[in-house]
Amino acid sequence: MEHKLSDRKKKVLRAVVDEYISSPIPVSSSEIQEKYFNDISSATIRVELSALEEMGYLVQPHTSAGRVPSSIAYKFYVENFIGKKPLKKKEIKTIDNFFDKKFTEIEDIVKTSAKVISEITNYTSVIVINNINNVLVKEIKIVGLEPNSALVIIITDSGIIKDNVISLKKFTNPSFIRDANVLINKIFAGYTVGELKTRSQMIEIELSDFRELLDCVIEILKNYSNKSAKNVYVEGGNKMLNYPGATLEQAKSALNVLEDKLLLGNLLDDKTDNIEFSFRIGKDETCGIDRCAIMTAKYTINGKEVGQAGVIGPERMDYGKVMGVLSYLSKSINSIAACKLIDKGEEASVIGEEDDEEK
Amino acid sequence: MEHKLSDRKKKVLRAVVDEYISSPIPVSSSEIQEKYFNDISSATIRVELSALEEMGYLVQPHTSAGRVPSSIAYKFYVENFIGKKPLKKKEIKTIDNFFDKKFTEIEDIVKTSAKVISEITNYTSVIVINNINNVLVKEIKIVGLEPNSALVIIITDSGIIKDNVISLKKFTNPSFIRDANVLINKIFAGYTVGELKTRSQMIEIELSDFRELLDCVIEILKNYSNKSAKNVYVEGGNKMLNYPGATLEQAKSALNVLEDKLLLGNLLDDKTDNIEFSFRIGKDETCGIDRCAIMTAKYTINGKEVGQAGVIGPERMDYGKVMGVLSYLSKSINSIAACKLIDKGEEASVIGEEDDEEK
DNA sequence: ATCTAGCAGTCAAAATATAGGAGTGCTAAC
DNA sequence: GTTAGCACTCCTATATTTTGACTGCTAGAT
Repeated sequence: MEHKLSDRKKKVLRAVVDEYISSPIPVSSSEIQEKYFNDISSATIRVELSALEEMGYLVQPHTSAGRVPSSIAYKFYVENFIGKKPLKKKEIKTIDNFFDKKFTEIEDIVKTSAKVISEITNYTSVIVINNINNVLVKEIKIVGLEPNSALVIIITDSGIIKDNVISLKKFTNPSFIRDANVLINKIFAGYTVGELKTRSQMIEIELSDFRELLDCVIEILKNYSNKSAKNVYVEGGNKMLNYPGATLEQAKSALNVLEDKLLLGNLLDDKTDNIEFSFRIGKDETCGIDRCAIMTAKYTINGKEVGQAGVIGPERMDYGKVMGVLSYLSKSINSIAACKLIDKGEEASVIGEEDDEEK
Repeated sequence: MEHKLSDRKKKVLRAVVDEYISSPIPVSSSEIQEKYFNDISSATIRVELSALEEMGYLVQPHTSAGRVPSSIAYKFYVENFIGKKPLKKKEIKTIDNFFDKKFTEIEDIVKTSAKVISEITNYTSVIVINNINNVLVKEIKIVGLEPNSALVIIITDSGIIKDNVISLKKFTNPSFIRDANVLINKIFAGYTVGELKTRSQMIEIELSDFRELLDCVIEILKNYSNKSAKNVYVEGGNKMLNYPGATLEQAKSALNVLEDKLLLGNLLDDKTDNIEFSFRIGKDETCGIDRCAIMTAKYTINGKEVGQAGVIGPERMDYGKVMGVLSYLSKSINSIAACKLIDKGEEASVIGEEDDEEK
């Protein structure tokens, strides 16, 4: 597959993909000739098309039909022709509106982001949070509720975790709670979640009074750092139904994949480091959904990689726009994190900047 | 439409619906004759079918086809022939498994319930929480977080509300928080949410220091008692795709209705008091989804009506099973509420008991 | 060499035709 | 009131034809 494409072949290939993306019917030689070339005839283009088909970039649904791009063609197309498309004013406004509120939890930001992505692109969005291990625990608060239960609030440098009600055998009276707060913070505050998981083994204090509570907190921290279904957010799954040409059967199976959060998480989790955008397509080993493309971007908050956001759409999606949205959002998230979540003046890290390439 | 149906007509009607539910193809006179009657001939049944069609209970897709039940027929069928079908052992076990954990929030219970209903019935489930007004506020805790923000935890007699981070201009130092807790509880504890909404107007204390905080808490309470999208939970929306005979177009529009939480909430909210199960069907003014039936039940915790749970399925759904599940769940919820949420020994109220009627 | 006009050949999709059969409604007899 | 019997309707499935959009090829032009 390591053919070098001539410039004209590239132009023809791009034309086919562009055409097919703008309307999903097989593209004919004459159509390309009319819209993209005025120096050569359709017959010549037919020769090129033939060659491109030979090389595996194009497919013919049947002998007397036009050409349709293969997965390889989409891949080539994205890698060679597509850059971030700048967002429209209106879209930027929409995004900014979504983020114009206070966020206290990472979860909140992530959910909102997923919504925004789906809204703007009109595709399904998926976000995975990972690497909770690097999150710094600033403070832990224990609040007594009922006589035997307490709420554990963990304040980190990237948000607040407040979803943990624990129940203890010990009676949670005010003085117990007070002491517990002091103790717990002495032990936990100032470390990252990752450190605490190992640190927890070392804690062998014979303060058996607090042992139970301690175990609960450690358990909570462990839970949060595990990769699990909890850390995958999907939005706009129904948008999958809009792909033209999809049958009900396909739609159903696609939606089922979306239900399986764990699998989805793995789909997004790209092994190849240091790329801004990752891109999978079709029914190869990595992408579970037929005739779909996944485009993902890595997200960082305060320079820490916190997860990936991705869009699942039909192969013939508006790649430029998707890239644009993912990129813009990455900036938004950083600035929110910088201003509203945390009171540090640190420069927020933004994923690599690239120029738009639009003809 | 106020015809009185003869016993034989009833039997025929029931036969048609039963047949059509078990497999959705128009039912013919001979089919009924073979399976349900051995005393009369198909010709006689044809006469009855004709009459039932005349009365609006049956519809003929075309001249030379069998009969299909109309919405009216389903209504009659449910109201006259169907009672709770007892659940299978396995199903009961599934339900009990779902509920075999600790719940601290109503929201948790509701989400789990929605999951269970959808799982067991294989239809879409919707639950609406209402009447938060009657909930008793037992205690309110303010926890300082960052210098200018605090978490408001409201402990009620039906669970804990802990999703409110507020931000204040005032610096939230420990002594402020301490005083605030005392004051807030003096004002709020022991009242129901409904009372507090009116009561809030009366509070005119010149403790301007706490005024801001007070307003926040009142705002939170108001928010929670408003009927809003937040209080509608949908589970298993994709199950709608399984209805045989649905087109992709229909599926899409159905899923769109499910997205509109507010509309859904209104759909479930039945005005007619004092009925155990409510039932809507078809595309009349109340039910937004074509060819679908909605069956709902009212739920109570500690004798207070807390909301409705419902199932949205095709007209030809297994009504008996749905009733059975809704009814069993109502009991489960009560016992959970009684044992785990609250430490009262009060007898949990259960919605009316009715005998199964199964031939 | 490279391009291109023109034409024969292909094949899906749309349109049309035909046959088959399930089911009803009616009638006349029981 | 029932029912057997038959004519009639009209959906469904299948086969057949027509159409037209493309391509691939070839032979001549550039």
